[in-house]
Amino acid sequence: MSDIRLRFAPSPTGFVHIGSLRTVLYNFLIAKSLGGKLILRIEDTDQKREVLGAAEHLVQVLDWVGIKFDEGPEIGGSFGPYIQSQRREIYDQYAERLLATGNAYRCFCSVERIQKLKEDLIVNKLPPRYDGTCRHIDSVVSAERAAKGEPFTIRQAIPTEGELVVHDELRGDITFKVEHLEDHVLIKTDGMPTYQFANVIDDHLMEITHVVRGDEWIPSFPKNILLYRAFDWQPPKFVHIPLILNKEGGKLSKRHSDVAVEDYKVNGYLPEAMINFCTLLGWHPKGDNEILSLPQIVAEFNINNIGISPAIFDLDKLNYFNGYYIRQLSLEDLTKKVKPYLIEANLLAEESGDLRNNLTGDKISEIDLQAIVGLARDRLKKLNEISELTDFIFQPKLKFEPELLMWKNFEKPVIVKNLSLVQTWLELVNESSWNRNSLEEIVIKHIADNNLTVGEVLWPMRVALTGRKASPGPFEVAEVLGKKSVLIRLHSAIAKLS
RNA sequence: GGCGCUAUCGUCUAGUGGUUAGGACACCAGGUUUUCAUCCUGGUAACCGGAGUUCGAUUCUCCGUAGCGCUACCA
Repeated sequence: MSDIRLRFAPSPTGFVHIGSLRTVLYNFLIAKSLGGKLILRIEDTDQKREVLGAAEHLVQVLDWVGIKFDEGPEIGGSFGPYIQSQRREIYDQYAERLLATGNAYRCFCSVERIQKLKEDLIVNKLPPRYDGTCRHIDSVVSAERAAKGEPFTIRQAIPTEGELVVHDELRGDITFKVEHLEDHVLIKTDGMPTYQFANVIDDHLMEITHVVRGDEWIPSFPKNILLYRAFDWQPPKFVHIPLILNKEGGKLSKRHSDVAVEDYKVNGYLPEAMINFCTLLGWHPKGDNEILSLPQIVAEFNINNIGISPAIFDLDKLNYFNGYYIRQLSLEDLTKKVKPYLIEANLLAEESGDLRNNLTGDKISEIDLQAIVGLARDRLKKLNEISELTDFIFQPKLKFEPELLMWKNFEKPVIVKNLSLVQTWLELVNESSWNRNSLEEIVIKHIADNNLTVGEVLWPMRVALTGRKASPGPFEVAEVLGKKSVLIRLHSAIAKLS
């Protein structure tokens, strides 16, 4: 076992952002492709944003797509606790060390003073940075003021001049001027650490080897490195992955689009599609085949193939993948997945294991239901489309405009005559031959014998059975509907035209 | 404003100091003996701009430009 260790460190905000999914995914892929471990650490140091149960929920959602952790709050591990709010003493201890070595200092400035300070700086077109007032307070005085109960934060003492070169695995060296860096807060007034602090401490203590995070963290990257240096620790490798943008090229936010992974799940996206699609947002296999399962991706994944330009989330392509994976499902499997949507749409009811058409009350066997689902399989992009695609099967009485039955510019009497012909042909078909192939054979033969065109018969037949401009073919629908329903539907279509 | 990241078809991307710049989605056309979908075949479509290096730059360098990110006691 290698000692490669990666972590996913979300703050528990209640739902799983699609960008977070991609971040864990890449962490997972790098960890697994290197034979390493993936650790879950909950960064709940902002108590204002804390959402109860969010961590458990997150694990469930990630489990759904096939991402499992090797260590974390629920699974445990020898580097716990894995929840930052339970690690306060640890942070305090290291903050003290920084204070002692002069790499940090207590800041007694009020929030109001700093806010005012920054506003003034902005007005004067200067970078809004903390001015370092408290940096010069004598350490003895500082300790006394703290002892007296005066509220304070602890800030990182950034060197005042020089350049800092940090190394990103994807982009190479990035140079920052140290004077552009702020003495940011490490420990807040409430005693909680900020992300900047807790993150570095925990990554070190948990022996993380690769930090894979969104590139919105690049600006704080040099400050993190400075912290490692202040402790004289060896920093891990850093991989900053590009952001995912919305169609307009802006940040993917909850306001403008569906960013919650759980929403995709609810709407009937398959985990295989989500994974396949998200992986391709910034990574590409060597070959041309883009249809890849999670194990295949793990086998082929390589850090060096990760792209560094931001990617736009293209729903069309996700839909394509989802449709593809739906088509690969067995009818049995697909039926199982789709059943809840039919029940929710009130088309289907399930009582003590028995299924019935909720609109007619008729019983439906599992096999019948599979046949119905089979009509929709090639047309499904999302599982939740099942009801609109099959409701005409469930409906006892179809509602549609009579004009829909008309084929091209054929006259109404012709259509009526053709429908009547179909009716008489089908009445003679035995129940035992009532399947799509026989029906097609029989009807096509009659059409030829009567010197009719296919369209003038099949179009009205199909509309009579489905009430739809677009639908599955007439024979497969007829098979699923059964002889009795088919004859009733043909009859009522003819009645519509009379 | 400051700092930083990024830049190949509409989108995701491959790729090279000399290529017919490749694939996927989307789109268009044709086929699969009615429609829709599936499936098959074909097609339209790209190297941000300007300098420099070079015999030759989409590729290397610099400068612009644009997009995005950060600029919190949020992560």
